[in-house]
Amino acid sequence: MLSLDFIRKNSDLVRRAAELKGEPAPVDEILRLDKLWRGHQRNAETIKAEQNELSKQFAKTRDEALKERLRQMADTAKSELAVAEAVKRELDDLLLRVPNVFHGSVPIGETEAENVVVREWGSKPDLGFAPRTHFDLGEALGIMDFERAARVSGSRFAFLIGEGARLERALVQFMLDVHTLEHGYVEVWPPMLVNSASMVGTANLPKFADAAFRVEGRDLWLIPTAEVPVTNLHREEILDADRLPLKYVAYAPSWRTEAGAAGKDTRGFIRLHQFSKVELVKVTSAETSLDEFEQLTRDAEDVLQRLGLHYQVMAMCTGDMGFAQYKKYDLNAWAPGLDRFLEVSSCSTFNDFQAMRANIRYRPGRGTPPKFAHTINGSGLALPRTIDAIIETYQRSDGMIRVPDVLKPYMGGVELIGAR
RNA sequence: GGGGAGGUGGCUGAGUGGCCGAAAGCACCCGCCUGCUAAGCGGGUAGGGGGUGUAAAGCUCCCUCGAGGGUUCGAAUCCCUCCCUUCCCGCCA
Repeated sequence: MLSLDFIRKNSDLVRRAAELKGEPAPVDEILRLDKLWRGHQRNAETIKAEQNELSKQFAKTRDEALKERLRQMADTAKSELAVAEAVKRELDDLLLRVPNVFHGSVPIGETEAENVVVREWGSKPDLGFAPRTHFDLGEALGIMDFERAARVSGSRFAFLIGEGARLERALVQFMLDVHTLEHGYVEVWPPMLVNSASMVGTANLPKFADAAFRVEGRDLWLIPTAEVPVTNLHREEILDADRLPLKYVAYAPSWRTEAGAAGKDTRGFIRLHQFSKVELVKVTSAETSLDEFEQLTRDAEDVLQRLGLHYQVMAMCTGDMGFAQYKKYDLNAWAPGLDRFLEVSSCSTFNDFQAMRANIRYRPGRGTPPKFAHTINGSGLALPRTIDAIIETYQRSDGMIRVPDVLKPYMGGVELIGAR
């Protein structure tokens, strides 16, 4: 969230940022409630101060008339405070609904058409034959099964079977190894159900309740991404500055309702209610967050390069970047069979927007007051679409799939999927 | 699931109605002292918010001892509810 103080001092900036993001921002209502709250707060405090003073007197004098007066003061203070608190609750709720501002380098635009490709790696492979889609190949090879998944669970679920399941496990292992052994991230195995406070911390609540699955009768949500538990790992903490940046990598399934995605990507292993993801999360100081964000993006790209997948890095424009993000890149991998790019990673930096919600702070130096940390995350990478890109890029004209070199050590001797 | 114990500052931990936002120790910071190190001596160090400062500093007030409610002129301290931790028993991958 943005601090009340920041909104007071930069109301025009906040209004303008929200407009460019295409998000509503109740700035005027916030400023109105702020005045109201402070008025009542002040009244309550003034009475309280006097009451505290007189109460000390009473302890000595035991004067009955004073006692009666104190009783009345306590009542007045209490009711005044109750009003202040009610207004403050309303105010806090609105604050959670104000979108983040964005960095000066973010392209201004309304739709994805105005996103900007900042770099590309590799090129579209020429397979020498008409490439088939991953679902066509996957079903033919018996490594993907959507029909049975629909019977077992419903639409937007999938089975991976045999070498398909093995490929997924190999990718997870490979990615975790790259990030822990070579990029310096600490591996985390997080809870996959989280409470509402954590969902608020990462800004998945209150605005995006529809996007997540909730456990009936409990204050628990299936994580829409490992970002939620891992970013909240240090909620309500004050961290030592010399421990920063914290770098975590977590493998976890992600669950999403895909509300509002009706009709989109209904075919194939692309948009599912459950999918695996290896997630990168950093907690940094304010000074280093932009550099750390760029590096995290490079760390995710490294995985694509090692897999030999053609991809582009897309800077999201204001209208497409989202409520909480301060700056965001998507990594899109080329899928020859689908003849389009697939979003396999989304890397974002949030400034202190999430840290304020989750109350994650650090102390810049001895004896200095704590500051809110900056949080960053990105997929490194999301599994299904990476699998799609691999299958479609490494397919042979006979319908079998070569295993990328870097995955061979993880595939238990399988070098060609479908050969067995 | 049943029963016991407990949740206090960066950490350990004392505190059962006002003298307590809180003893003591550890850690850390500043200064003194010793030719260096260690030791020693003195001082400092919770968070949030309101008001006043252009801002920082400062000053001042309010709130916070797991969370919420209650009793009381006054609550870390008494009462109720909830959450969490831990131990014993039961169950279980």
